[in-house]
Amino acid sequence: MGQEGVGVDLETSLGYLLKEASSALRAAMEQVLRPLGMSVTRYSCLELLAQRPGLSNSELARGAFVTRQSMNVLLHALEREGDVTRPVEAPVGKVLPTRLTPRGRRSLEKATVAVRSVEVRMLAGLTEAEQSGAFRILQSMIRSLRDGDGS
Amino acid sequence: MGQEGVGVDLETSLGYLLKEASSALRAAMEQVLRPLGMSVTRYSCLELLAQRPGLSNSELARGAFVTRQSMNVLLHALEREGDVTRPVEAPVGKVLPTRLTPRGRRSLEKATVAVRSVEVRMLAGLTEAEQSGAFRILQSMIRSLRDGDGS
DNA sequence: TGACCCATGTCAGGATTCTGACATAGATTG
DNA sequence: CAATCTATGTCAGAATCCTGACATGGGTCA
Repeated sequence: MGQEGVGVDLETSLGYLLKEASSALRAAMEQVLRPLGMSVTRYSCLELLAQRPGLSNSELARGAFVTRQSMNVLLHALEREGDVTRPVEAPVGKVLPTRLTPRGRRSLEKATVAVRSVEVRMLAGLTEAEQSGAFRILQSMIRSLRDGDGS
Repeated sequence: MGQEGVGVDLETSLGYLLKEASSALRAAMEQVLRPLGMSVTRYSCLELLAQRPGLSNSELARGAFVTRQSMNVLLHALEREGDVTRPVEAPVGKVLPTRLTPRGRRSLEKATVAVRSVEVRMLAGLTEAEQSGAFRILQSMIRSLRDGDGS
């Protein structure tokens, strides 16, 4: 294996470490979600809807970090399986507010405990102060990155 | 806009914040890399090779967080464009060590300054202590997540 | 009121990535 | 030494995602 211990600049890059952590988190989530027949994006969508009922397709897409098109096909699948409901026509404008069904709420509950366990494991070696510190630091990074993107 | 300020649990989730930061970082990198005709994965591959010459296809794939197959097609493109070289046959085993050409090194330099500026911007509002704190925290998260993955 | 601009939902096409599988090389273990 | 295990490179197919585009609804502002 190429595990030479040569000190490398990538190992000191916070950006690389951020991607590494995010990748590890996603892998861990996929692992615990797979036995439940659920993907990360599907879980994210359900969780979003549980906390903010009536979200639109576009809002769900932004919240789950996918495109509107991808979220659209997912919503159709969720609707077909009876996890969510959408009005046949928009009550106002073109926005179709989506809501969880009792069935969707149940499948979400099982997934939530699985994901919660992953998050607990991730925060295992961290003190309370470190967790709130990480919180502020990540928020600062996000704000700084979004500032200069010409939006 | 659905920007209701309703306090939501997702906003308090470190996992969600992690994904948000990683997504913002990737978007910022794509934005500064696009004018140079370079993608994030391509930059990652070149940067990896600059710091660890002779890396194999599989090692590059792991380092850039893609599959071996994706890295393989990227390497073929990089070789065709003259940014990297690979021996026609493996000197030992099946591993084909990859190396940067002078041309590849030049295109990497331009990309590096662009990416460096993004990282600087990301760390703008953070003190030195906060940066090293983030470093330790992220490493702890990665370690904790990798521990219980049945590898 | 009408023109303009932004956001939404949706469609089609293409590009990218992943999943699954195979044969082979090297290390490991008995 | 032989068998097993792990890792590599590669192939083919499928699934996923994105880019580009369109028509429509709503808000803004003259």
